Amino acid sequence: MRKPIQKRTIKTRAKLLSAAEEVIRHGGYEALRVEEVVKAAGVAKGTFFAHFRDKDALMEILIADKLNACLDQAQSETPPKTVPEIIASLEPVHEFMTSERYVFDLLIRYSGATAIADIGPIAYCFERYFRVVMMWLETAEMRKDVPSELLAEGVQAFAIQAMSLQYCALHSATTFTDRLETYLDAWLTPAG
Amino acid sequence: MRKPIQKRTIKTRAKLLSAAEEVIRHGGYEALRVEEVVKAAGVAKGTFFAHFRDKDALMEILIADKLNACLDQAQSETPPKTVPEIIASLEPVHEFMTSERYVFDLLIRYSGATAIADIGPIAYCFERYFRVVMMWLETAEMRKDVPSELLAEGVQAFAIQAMSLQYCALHSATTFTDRLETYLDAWLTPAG
DNA sequence: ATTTTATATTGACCGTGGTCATTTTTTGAT
DNA sequence: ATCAAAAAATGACCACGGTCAATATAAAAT
Repeated sequence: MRKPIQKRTIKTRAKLLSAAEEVIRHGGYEALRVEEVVKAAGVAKGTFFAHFRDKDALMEILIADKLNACLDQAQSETPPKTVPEIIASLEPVHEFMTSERYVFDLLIRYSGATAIADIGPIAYCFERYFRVVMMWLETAEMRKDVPSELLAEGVQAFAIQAMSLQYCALHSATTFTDRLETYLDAWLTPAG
Repeated sequence: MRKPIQKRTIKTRAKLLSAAEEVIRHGGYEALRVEEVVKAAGVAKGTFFAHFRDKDALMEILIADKLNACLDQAQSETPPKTVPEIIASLEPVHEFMTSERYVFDLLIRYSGATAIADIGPIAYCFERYFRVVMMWLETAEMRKDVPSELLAEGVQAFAIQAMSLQYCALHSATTFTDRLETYLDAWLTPAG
């Protein structure tokens, strides 16, 4: 069985990725053009699509990288125990997620896998987010009538809702943090 | 004083809309091509964009129409009182929302307004969904420690989460209805 | 070294959404 | 009826993501 991972291949891929990062550093994610990336990388357009299924696939990789860095940071600190602490710990994650409308939309679109056995890097990020929160909740003083797995899924749902409403003119009175705190208070520590 | 809404205008717009509906009836939403619509409507391409900001704007109108029809239906029946009844009443709405991946993505993308004072038909649908659920909750026996407004926002968040996870290979063990029921039981009637 | 085969790269080309200067039609004033 | 100004329709054109047959390069076999 031949396993020829040519050196050229990883080099070209690396060139494309770093070129894309550079392009994004200048104009943000939304403004990225494939033509610009391949020009900066010094390869032909077709080469790009030999390395990435489509433009979104590249975006997934780059955005998931950044998101994983945010999750690293969140995980490195001492586990939060209260709702405000949880929100504070997740702040860098949410901050990046809503840094650009384009980024948020893409995150949501790829938060679940497109097809079975085709789970992309962003879907893994969401899975990781879920697991990190679940671990926090297990050692925090939250309601115990439902499993912490379910609680963590709810935190994710509410965080997405709160981020979405940031973009919604009909609900722009409250800030993201206030809204999320209201949600999580009601979800994690309901007053019997 | 100038208010010349030419008859021609509404006629052309109507032609475009019904042509689009016809096209969708055949191939679904995702496969719709603007060229096909204008051909079927017997107008030039430029005319399309004189009537709709872009392709998404047309889609918003058509999808919001369908969604409003579903909401009409949900509202016409006797108000549900329990979690399973609420889920059952919303079933046609959720059914349509997830009828096509393309539709679901577009719904989410336009669920909030793109910009202040630029609230599209889909954003209004979400607002309506929220209000309908809130009214149901007010006369149902749910937790009373938080306002029903908040409860309704939560229902929306959980419904979206449950729909999203339908598309996610990492969480495809549970069905949509089961998952949503689990969510709403924990959200609406927490065991002190 | 030479040939063969697998893999990577290329760039002309296509599909489709969206633009805009030009032309056609409608409307209101005379 | 005639004309001027506003509104609507037109279609050639552009931008940009994505394809693919042809070509170039690397690795394996002789």
